[in-house]
Amino acid sequence: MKEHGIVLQESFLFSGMEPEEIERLLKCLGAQERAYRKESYLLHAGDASAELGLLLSGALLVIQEDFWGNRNLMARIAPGQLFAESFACSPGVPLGVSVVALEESRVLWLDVKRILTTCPTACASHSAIICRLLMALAEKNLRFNEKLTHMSQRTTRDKLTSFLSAQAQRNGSSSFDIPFSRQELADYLGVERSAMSAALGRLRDEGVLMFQRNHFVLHDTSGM
Amino acid sequence: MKEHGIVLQESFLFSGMEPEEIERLLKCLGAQERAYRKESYLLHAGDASAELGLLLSGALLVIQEDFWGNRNLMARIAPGQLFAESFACSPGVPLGVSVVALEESRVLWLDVKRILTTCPTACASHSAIICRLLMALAEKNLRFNEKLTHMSQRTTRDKLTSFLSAQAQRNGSSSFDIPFSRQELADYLGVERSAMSAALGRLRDEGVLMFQRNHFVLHDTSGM
DNA sequence: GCAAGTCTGTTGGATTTACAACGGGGAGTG
DNA sequence: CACTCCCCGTTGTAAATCCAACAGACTTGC
Repeated sequence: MKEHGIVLQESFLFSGMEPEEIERLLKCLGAQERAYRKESYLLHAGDASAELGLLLSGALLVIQEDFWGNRNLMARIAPGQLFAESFACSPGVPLGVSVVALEESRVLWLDVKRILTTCPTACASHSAIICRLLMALAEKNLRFNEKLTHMSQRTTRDKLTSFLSAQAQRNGSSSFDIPFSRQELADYLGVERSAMSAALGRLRDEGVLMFQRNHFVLHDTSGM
Repeated sequence: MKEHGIVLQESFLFSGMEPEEIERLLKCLGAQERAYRKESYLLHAGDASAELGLLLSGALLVIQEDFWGNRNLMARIAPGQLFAESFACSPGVPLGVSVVALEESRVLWLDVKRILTTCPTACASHSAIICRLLMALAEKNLRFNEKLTHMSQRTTRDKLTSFLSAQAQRNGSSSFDIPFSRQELADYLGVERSAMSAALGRLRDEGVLMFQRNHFVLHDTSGM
């Protein structure tokens, strides 16, 4: 319980806090540090966990196994990131995913109940943690919601226009850069790269938009 | 500020609280009640709102408009339900959706900052609200995550097995009922109803599962 | 019993996508 | 310049999806 200072200071949950403050908070929250060997399971699907994890070192995989045993990679966790937070904050809901150590890893476990039952007056930064946790959940929510919006579109073409439209709104301009390569964008939208490229070409030919590599310009076609 | 007692008592955020307790909390939180005419906008996309809404009466639509003006229905809000909570809890993020009154409606607005900065000792139920808000976000997160898992599958067949597998795990049995009609399930998975029906028939013919209307039985094919 | 309506499974043709493979254009290297 | 590597666009074929239409099973109301 000594050397995780840098990771925690850079993590979203504790960012901007002094090391002593963090140390005091961890005691107040009853945080537990545990080490895991490579390949070992941290959480099994079906368990009920009221603790959320913060990875201190190593790397984790969040995976999902269906009824027939097919594995599905959900996320890769890097140091400083949270995992299993949605399940920990939903009392009684059993885990729908498993978490495995990709390398030898150290994890800080935080009990959600102890986070939420504030030591009334003592901790000023305790309520900051609650606020951060809320923000983390809300932002994840927004990201999921946005992705769902695009993926709900039936055709590749509509998924593209939905995504590009959102990017334009985010940048406040019809001219903008996207943060994905073609392959990454295809994976994000759940379509095939070459088919997506073809759909992009068709949109360009029809005058709906222009693009060069990662720079896009949307054309207003409302008055036409 | 008198007659919303029943709606609030049955809402997730305030459930199980006494009317007097709720009344006191609303004052403590600086809750504002406002009325809206049919068709009027409660929130516009692009605004930055730090308040979340709780519908007291009427009905609302959460919609999304893309760059070319195409409307997309995101959700329909019934009395007692929250809306715009993810945006309110993500400071600085502008709204990606608009909210319109489908009927004449009354809304209770709650400032997230005042929810999070607990009046230190006074309110015991104040921290209960924080806890509920966290749970609401976490559960929505789980629902989104589950839907994304299914929708990320490329083919209709894989979307179906992903969904049915999750239902079986939830019920703890390979024999279970689903809460959707065929059309609703198709909409949920983002596919076409008849194509989905055909895929279901094929899965049955191949011995992967059995079904009658809304009752399904999955077959273990691992040892075959 | 009969009629109307709803839900579901099935089928055929038009459309779209997935998949594999290829070629061109940059960036970087020697 | 030659060479390699990586990213992107294009193309052709096989496969899957969408769409419309229809038929059977079931429910509901008269």
